[in-house]
Amino acid sequence: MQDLEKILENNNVKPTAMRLLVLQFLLDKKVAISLTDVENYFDKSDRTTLYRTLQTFVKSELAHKIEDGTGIPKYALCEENCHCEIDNDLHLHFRCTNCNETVCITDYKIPTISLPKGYIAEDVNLVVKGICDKCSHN
Amino acid sequence: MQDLEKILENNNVKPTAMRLLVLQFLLDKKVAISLTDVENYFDKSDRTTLYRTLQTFVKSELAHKIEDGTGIPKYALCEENCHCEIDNDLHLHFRCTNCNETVCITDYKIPTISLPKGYIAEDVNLVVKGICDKCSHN
DNA sequence: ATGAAGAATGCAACGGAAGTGCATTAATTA
DNA sequence: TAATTAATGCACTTCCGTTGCATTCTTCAT
Repeated sequence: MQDLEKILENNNVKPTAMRLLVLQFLLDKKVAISLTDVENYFDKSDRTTLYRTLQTFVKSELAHKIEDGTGIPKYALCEENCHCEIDNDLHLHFRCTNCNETVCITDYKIPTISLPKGYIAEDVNLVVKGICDKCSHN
Repeated sequence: MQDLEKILENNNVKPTAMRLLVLQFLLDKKVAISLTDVENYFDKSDRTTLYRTLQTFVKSELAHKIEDGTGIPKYALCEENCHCEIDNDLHLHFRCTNCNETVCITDYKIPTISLPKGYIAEDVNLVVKGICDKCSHN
């Protein structure tokens, strides 16, 4: 549990109460989380604080922001030693159209993308939509 | 110019004035277009009509809808004989962080994605962010 | 040709979510 | 302990997508 504090401090984020709670929440939930998800979970807290907490996590490379095609940004904790670098850390995201959850498929890295001349890639975002493991078994 | 009517009719869309104009606009613009883009261009027309026009185009497989990571849906005309099918028609999209334009890179198809057991892919969305051809030359 | 049915359009309003400014509170440090 | 900085909470704005409903236009059968 004090691990949480260390995680934050390792990323130069001051461990406030709210940040610890949000971090815990992200750790528990195995899926990518929207601001609204967090807001609903922490009933008493202010949306703006949560909003900025997530921003802080992303900026300090503790979490990454996911655009899963819904238009609603989702957040998930980075893997160990992740710097969200192209060619190294980019994995794909899977959004289930049944349960509507988005998960990181970290075991499957994104293949190298070839681009026409003149195009410079800085970030790659790959979202697969379909039926997830859980839902395909029911 | 009457070609436009044929395009619509081939896709079972009645060629109304507004639809012809929007189709023309999509043809002219080489980049993916948001609802707001269309709205700004056709100053006199109603947002809802344009909204529904785009929906109609997507439903009739005349255009495809693009989530480019901005959260704002974009639209672009499909290629000839496109049915937006996985494995056949899916191409990648490139969003330039400089000019903020999103283009279809139709020449580069999306490589086959391998997924963990139990996951069923229905749609794949690949967005590369970076500097586009135009902007990298300046 | 005319009236009825259906499709397209236009207007107004709603709702969700991101984002910002500013005052307040908490924490840090000199 | 005072002063500076960071974090939080509240109110408000803005932006878009979306929907409901009334109105106009089109089509088609009588």
